[in-house]
Amino acid sequence: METTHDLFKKLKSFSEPELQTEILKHAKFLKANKGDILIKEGQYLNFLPIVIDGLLRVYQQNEDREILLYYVGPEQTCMMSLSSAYFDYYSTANGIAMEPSEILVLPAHLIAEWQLKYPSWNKFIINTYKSRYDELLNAFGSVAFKPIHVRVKEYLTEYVKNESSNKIPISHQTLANELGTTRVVISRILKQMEQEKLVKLYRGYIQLKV
Amino acid sequence: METTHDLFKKLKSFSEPELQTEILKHAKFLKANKGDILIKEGQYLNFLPIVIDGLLRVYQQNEDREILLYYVGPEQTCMMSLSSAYFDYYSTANGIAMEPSEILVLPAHLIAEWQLKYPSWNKFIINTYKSRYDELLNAFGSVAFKPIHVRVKEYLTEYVKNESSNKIPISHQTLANELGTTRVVISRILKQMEQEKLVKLYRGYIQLKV
DNA sequence: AATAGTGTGTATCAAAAGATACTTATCTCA
DNA sequence: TGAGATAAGTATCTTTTGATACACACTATT
Repeated sequence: METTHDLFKKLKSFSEPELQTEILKHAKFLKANKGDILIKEGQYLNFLPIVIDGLLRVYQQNEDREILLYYVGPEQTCMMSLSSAYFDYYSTANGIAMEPSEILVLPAHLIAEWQLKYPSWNKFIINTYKSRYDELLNAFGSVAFKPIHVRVKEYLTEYVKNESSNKIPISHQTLANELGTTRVVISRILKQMEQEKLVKLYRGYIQLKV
Repeated sequence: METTHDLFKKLKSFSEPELQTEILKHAKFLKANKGDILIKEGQYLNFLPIVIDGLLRVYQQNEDREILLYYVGPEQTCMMSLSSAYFDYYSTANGIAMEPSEILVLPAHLIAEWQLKYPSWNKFIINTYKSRYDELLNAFGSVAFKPIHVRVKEYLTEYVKNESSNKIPISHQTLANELGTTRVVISRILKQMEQEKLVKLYRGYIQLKV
């Protein structure tokens, strides 16, 4: 179990001592295994999950295809849950644990209450809205304007930039899911990129050159 | 000029008297003509515009094409401005007045201050984030998954649903801009729909049947 | 009436993306 | 080691979307 000390070392956003006390008073802790589905489209949520450790993947689904909305990492919460919890509305996306994750769970009604009491909480909420919105806007612009081969390139370079390793451990199928297309399309594009010496392809990972 | 009375008849979201006093104290009023560009991509905004009367169109641009993000009508504010003003960040979209509009303009720094003081203001802000996010998510899903002819149909039926007239006064070119494609594509689809007896086409407007 | 601007119809061609099907390689684990 | 699952390569075909070009109709203005 987390001690107070450890927890707020990780959740740096919540600096106010009173807020910390409140969180400890009301929060439950949840451990999710890799692959656990935490949020389903259409589901009503009356809680807000804040990731302590691990990674959640939030995506939309449409019959056979799916597309990534965003990841939720440590110190972050999920837009879907926030909207859903705040407005008593159902979720419009799915959330799944990508890694074994540890999650702090708060009752929904506290979101609004704390917003008026704790500036750092308010900032956290607004920050979540803003950054998720920006991400989505970005993705939207890409989908609307950029051909897939460009989106593939951007995905890979973005990944490498964040991880500072040029090996991206992802299968063609998974990459297709991230970008909302099909495996064959991705394989074709990657092969083309390999011929242009932009990448090297291996089973299970892609090495970005340049 | 607006009197207090008239103004808050229109801006029903701001119910608290103290908030109303504050708004009147700090707000400036702006009249925009049809076609006036109010927000440009890349621009820093240190104010928050709230529409009293009229309509703003917020869109993204990419070289030759553009795509609609959302409209801002009376009692609403613009997500771009909100993000931009709140976080001292530049706008990532463009805003143009579609009609002669009257706009209330507030200094950016008040957004955060009032959020802690006035629950109705806080609700307004959060509501803006949520509804804009939902709209965008919706649009994103459409662009990612739905072929254009479906998006055209949905645009038209959505329009009719809101306006309760089955005549949609829009040119093919403008419709193309709304959906992020080109005029020829739209004309082609509409002609096809006409042959399927779904619409009747006229110069400058489209009549939706069914 | 002449003209310019806008709106629409449509043909042709090209490119992008997706569907399907089959093959081969690699991994995992009983 | 052998079966099943997963990953990847590729060929073929179709559909969707976009680009370009041109014709024609309507509108507004002079």
